[in-house]
Amino acid sequence: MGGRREEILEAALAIADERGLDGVSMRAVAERVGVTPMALYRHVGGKAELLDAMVGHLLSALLPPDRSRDRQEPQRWDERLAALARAVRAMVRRHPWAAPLLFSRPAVTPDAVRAVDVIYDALIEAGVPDREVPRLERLLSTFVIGFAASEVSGRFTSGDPDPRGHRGSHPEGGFPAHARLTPWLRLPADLATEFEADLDDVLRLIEAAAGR
Amino acid sequence: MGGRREEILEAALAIADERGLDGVSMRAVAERVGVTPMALYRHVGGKAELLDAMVGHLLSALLPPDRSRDRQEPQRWDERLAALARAVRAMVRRHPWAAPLLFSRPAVTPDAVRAVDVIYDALIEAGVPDREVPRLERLLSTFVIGFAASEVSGRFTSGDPDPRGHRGSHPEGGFPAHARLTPWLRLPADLATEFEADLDDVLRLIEAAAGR
DNA sequence: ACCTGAACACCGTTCAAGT
DNA sequence: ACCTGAACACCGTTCAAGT
Repeated sequence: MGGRREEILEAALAIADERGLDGVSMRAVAERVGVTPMALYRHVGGKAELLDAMVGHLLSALLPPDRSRDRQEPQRWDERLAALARAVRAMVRRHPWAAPLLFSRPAVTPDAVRAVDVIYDALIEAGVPDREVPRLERLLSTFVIGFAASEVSGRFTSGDPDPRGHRGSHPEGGFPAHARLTPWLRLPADLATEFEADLDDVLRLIEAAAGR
Repeated sequence: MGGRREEILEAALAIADERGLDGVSMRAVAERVGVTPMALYRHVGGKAELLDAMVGHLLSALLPPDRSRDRQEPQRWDERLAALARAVRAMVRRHPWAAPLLFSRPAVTPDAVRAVDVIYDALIEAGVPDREVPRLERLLSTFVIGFAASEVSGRFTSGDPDPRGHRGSHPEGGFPAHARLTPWLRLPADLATEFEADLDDVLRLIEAAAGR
């Protein structure tokens, strides 16, 4: 059905995956579709709307289809939250351009609200007081998106190897805690393990909030 | 002292505060300094370096000057971490354009490393095993920057009032947890309170990691 | 040493015009 | 209904030239 719009969206997603978010210009998308840039404006409102649609497309694949949900739903609340968190991280790793967009646009599309509803449901089952559920949903999602964004943007790859030339002078001089921790400062090659440990801690935090 | 470079940096910061990050173009900065765009390239390497310098400027004001640190340092570890977290949130609220930059650039400048060192020091004092300190620093900073970024970018202002036209059909239909939580879905006007509650939870998480 | 003019290869978007 | 051409008001950056 509205084939043209889907075609535009596919082109934009392909360009973002290949060349990053900066590569997604109306002109580049138009060229890939085989049309002049102005022709796009019949089908998408403008660039902002196109970016929204791109995020929406990713979010729609985040959860299993509605049908299979209430049928099985086998896991405990914490396993359901962990699974969703891992899915978000995997999505951002596959499509790093999505990270900044996830932070800037509120979750108003049906798919986004559906994901939030899954989290609410798990938090309720965990025993979190209704009053506290929205806050803990925001805490959890902030952490998960923040971790994934940091990972793909390179914020975690600072450590001390210092890729930029921040001319030596002090290897650790003036930073006593860094000096003491030198054996542990190398960034773990396996951020998946760190993500799991963090997730575990945050799920315990939720458990603590439930038993209060 | 390289007056010209400082002048350029001041101009860029002023424009960012007034018109947002998109307003910061080499051409706009040059015009404010009273020079042609190409003259800037003598003093800053390019736009990326200018953006780095802008973040660096904010970070340099985040901590009290080095002198006063080891003299007093009156508070407990958790109060020190909370104070730093509040300072980051206040900084991002005052300069919302900094939020995306904080996520994309690693903390390699001396000021950034100094802030990380303060966190390391507090975590050590809390009793966190050395091995776990860097992970928990990343967990804490990810949450703090993520919260501030979400707040200023409007990610938290989704709730349900739905500012965009996502044509009704279901007020809560199909979202059972949302339905149950309706009384609690309105976004708290006071995000400071939510930030404090989150911070409290995360500091307890650290305490738990310390006693393991 | 510091700055300028002109140019290159781009942007998003509007508007009148075509079929 | 859908698309195009030309234009407007922008970008970052390079390069040769000026003082």
